Amino acid sequence: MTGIFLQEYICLVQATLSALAEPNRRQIVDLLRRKPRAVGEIVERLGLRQPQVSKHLRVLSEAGLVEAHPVAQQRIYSLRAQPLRELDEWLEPYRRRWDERFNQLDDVLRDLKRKDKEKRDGHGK
Amino acid sequence: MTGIFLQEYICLVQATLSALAEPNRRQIVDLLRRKPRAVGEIVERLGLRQPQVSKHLRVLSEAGLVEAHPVAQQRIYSLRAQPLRELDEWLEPYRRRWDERFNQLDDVLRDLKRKDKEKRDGHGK
DNA sequence: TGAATATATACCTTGACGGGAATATTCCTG
DNA sequence: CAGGAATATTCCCGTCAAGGTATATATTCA
Repeated sequence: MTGIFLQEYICLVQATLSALAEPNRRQIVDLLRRKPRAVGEIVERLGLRQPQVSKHLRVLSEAGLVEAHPVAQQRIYSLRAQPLRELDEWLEPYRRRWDERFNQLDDVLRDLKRKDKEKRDGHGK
Repeated sequence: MTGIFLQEYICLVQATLSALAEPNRRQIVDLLRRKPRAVGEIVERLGLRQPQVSKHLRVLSEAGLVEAHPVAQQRIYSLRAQPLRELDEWLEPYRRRWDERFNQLDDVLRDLKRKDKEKRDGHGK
């Protein structure tokens, strides 16, 4: 948790990634994608224990991924778009590249071999 | 590490998320986005110690996020597109919704209140 | 007010993970 | 083959996070 907060300054996307790294939390998020749900529903659907679900929801909530709306004794949790949008934005520069393959790997390797050769020749006996 | 593998069956995107949850690893990935690099370069640029960088690269590699290409004593690491693509695909259904706001939160809340009222009326004294 | 429902919190324990430092491995060069 | 450079691996340690169980809090209803 402190980890999340420390990174939050640097980059909100980090908090999102940390929160989603936990499988059960990602499942919860996936579940809430369809529609908002009360804690009890999540407990049922995922077959987890209520306290753990509450704890996961807390983490998700602190990461801004979900928000709670009290209704009687229930708390209806729903997804918030922003963090996932930011994750999407983080992916943007990658998306733009992965057609032309990220790496000019070939270029880089060719480069290295060139330098290698030069070095070798420079020292040439 | 075992955690990543356990989830890998279920969903490769989970492995990606777990790997990226670590701030230094995400930094490494961001660094490799521009171009492939040798371990030493990463060490320099990020100001981390060589063993930790190697360890992080191992995790990233096992998650399929990077791959190594040996050149002399160096190992040039480059990004692999697939895992990030899958992350992108995972986001797809979210993207499609976050304009119309995920939640039919209002709907759901209205629903709950209706049920509430019905219940109340049903029992009505 | 007291019982019941829904949810949150506290406390404990355990396992995994990340960093630090030392060492092993691999490959090149002379 | 010896030495050096680049990288990987090992071992130890502290911390943190997740699960389990019990309990607290809040809200409704009778």
